[in-house]
Amino acid sequence: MPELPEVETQVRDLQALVGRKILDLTSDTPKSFRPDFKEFQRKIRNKKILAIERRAKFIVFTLSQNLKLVVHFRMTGHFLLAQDFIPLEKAIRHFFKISGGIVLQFSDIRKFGTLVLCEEKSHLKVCGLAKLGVEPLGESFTLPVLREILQNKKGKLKAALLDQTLVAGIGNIYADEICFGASLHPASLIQNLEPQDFKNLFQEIKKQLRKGVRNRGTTIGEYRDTRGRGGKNQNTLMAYKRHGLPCKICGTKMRKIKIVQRTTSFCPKCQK
DNA sequence: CGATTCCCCTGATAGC
DNA sequence: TGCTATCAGGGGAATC
Repeated sequence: MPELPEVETQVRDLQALVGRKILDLTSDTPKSFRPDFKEFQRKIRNKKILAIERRAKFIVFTLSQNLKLVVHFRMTGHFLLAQDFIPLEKAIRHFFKISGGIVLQFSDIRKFGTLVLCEEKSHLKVCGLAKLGVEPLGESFTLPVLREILQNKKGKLKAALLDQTLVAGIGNIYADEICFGASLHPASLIQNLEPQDFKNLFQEIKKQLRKGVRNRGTTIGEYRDTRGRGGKNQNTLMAYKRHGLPCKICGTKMRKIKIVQRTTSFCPKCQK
């Protein structure tokens, strides 16, 4: 599923659209839009794309006339850059006609993706962006900051990693990889973590996310880049979905548990 | 107010 | 083989 590295990869590719105009929009899944499709379509026509940025797992398009388009891929969404309206994949739900002969297609098998159009001055509130925590690949994310974020938190480590109001952009795949890399049991209670654990955790958050970006994302299910190509990070995974398989480090059979409703794979020997 | 549950949706997989 | 049941999951809303 698209997490920070996958969204980052898409955003980098989408820079080709900056300076162009959105001419029209068609969709067979109008439920994905806020406000309702008719209004969304009317408002977005003939708006120029001024900037495209990532915030956590959201993509924020800055448009002319003080508008923001905030996109979230949820489970199966991704954009594809095309020259025409012939669907590049089976589950193309929306087509954005862009100036210069570009058609931006939105693929989304499960239809969970959301596209919200709002005024620039209210977009943080409307889209829930204001509640997001620190950007883990940003300069302001440091070891002392991580300690401060977690110091008064209770509960399990992985639950905190998935909490978008603490550190923003980590999902199920990278959370499992970070716990494995830090040799920490995903169900570890935060209040029991040692100073060295925080250090390892901090380093792994940066390391795993950077590796994901470098590998242009993890493709296990549907994720593709804007040219329809998968990423390479799936070839490097040590933990995610590896329950039942031998640990790549020690050979112990990896286990599966649920944490905040998410399947969690870990090595009972390497992760204490 | 925090923690938990439900819900959205489709395709893959398990079970019979 | 072919059917049905179950599972997967991000985040917002509803509920406890």
